[in-house]
Amino acid sequence: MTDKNVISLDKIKVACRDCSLSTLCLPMGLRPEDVDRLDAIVKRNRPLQRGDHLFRAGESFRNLYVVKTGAVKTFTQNNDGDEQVVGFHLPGEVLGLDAIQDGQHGCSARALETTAICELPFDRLEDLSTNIPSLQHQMFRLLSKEIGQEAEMMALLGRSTAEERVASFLLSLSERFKRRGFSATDFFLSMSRQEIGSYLGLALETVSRLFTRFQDEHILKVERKHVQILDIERLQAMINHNSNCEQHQARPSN
Amino acid sequence: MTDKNVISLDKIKVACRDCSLSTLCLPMGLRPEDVDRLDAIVKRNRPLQRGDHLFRAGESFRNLYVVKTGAVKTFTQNNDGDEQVVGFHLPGEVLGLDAIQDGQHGCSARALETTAICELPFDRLEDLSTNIPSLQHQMFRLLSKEIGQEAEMMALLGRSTAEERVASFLLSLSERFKRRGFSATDFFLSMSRQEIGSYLGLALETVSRLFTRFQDEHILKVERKHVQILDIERLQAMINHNSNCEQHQARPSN
DNA sequence: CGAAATTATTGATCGAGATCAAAAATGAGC
DNA sequence: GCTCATTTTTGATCTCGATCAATAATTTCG
Repeated sequence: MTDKNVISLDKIKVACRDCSLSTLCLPMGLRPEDVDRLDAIVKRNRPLQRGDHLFRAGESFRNLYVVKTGAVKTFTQNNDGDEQVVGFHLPGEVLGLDAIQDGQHGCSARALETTAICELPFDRLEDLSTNIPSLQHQMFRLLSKEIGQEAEMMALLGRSTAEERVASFLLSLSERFKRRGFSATDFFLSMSRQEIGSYLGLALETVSRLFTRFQDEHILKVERKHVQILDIERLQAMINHNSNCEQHQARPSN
Repeated sequence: MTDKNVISLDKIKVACRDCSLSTLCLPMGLRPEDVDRLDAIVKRNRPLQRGDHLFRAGESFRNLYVVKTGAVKTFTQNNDGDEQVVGFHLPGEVLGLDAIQDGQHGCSARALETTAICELPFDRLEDLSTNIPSLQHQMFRLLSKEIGQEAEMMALLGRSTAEERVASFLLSLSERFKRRGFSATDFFLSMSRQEIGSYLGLALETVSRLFTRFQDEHILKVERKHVQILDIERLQAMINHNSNCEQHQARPSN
């Protein structure tokens, strides 16, 4: 019993060089000796439980965080007091990037399930980046990727229908799970309908209704948090040529 | 005549150390000698005319661009063929940050009016950043700021009403003009109602109607592209406590 | 300058999705 | 196990903003 615990703790504290996420995470593209230098500044604390805060909006910024296992949501508080989800973060994804700017977290982060985190003191990461050009490059890429993804999300929220948003959300999860070695078509949602709706700019009822409709249309099988994608092409078609696609006939739009 | 032209060209080619934008732009926080090293890699080409492309989606990424005078919009092409505006860029603001990731521009950029641009070869900027820690730091801050701003925009698009979006847009422009030494309450919009609508996820008619309504309510004076903010507090109030603000009573939301 | 094209305004109608409401399913605590 | 709280589903209704349509104001260009 005790032995098993030790083993599982060891598993959590696996070094970057042995981590299955190294191709998704910061070590990507680094030479082995540089990965070790990065590894030396990484702190690995005990896992968060569902609902635990990783950081809160307004707290001063010290670290970047990488999800190792589990899932995290980031959100801001509305002036009405209720929360607006701004992101879901899966293993290998980095949190806190928006806080570099003014040394203060602009959003809060909470674990959606039991979650292991790698903690990277940003000042040490900056020092290391000066000395390891490929790490600096990787940092730039990481930040740039976040910008590109957020711009895509803005486009989604600015234009798309509820159907497209939900399809897009499911496909995004599917791809991300796939890259992490999980099934692309059979997974569990760690967030509620409420949280999905908040993220997509929809009412939770709309999310629920679309899940039901996709199920009726044999695109999905949804049972509570368990989602199976039965027809991924149909989902992709929804986000590609939305509405009636008249051939290249530019319309006034939006 | 010829003399005047020479002078105006000189004005455009002002060095970073003499540029009025240096506190907004990359040189911010750099030592004078480092500003000069940065200056040495900046290219300053002839101004763009209204409608000229700075870059197009899909083109390979070589440079970051800083707006010096004028204004630029960035946009993606919808699958229907019509454009989705993803950003408006004023003097001192940097474009192309999303392209670092995969070496390819994810959106197109066009001048909204006659616009002068500083061009920064990214590979040289990266080299310089390795050698100038404060430049690396400034680059991280720049990228982080973009992430934070886009997250705010996502929140706006995900939750707000048309009224809040337009108010938010006007206040954003107002602040940005102010920081650049222009009037915060009296300015010209360089973009069309269509473009504003596309950016805010609204129909152009909705934007027009809200301008009219704000004018009727003596919050604005709008005459075509010329906007005067008469009651900035009312605009701020719109985005702060939207809807009826019951004291801290958390509601299901969205 | 006047004609054509573009952009903005204003009005009328419609619909996607929010909101309200209630029931059903699931999970948590005792 | 049972009770209470939370989450999800489903239905009914309403509203904000899209869309359609026409006019008006500007700009462009021969």
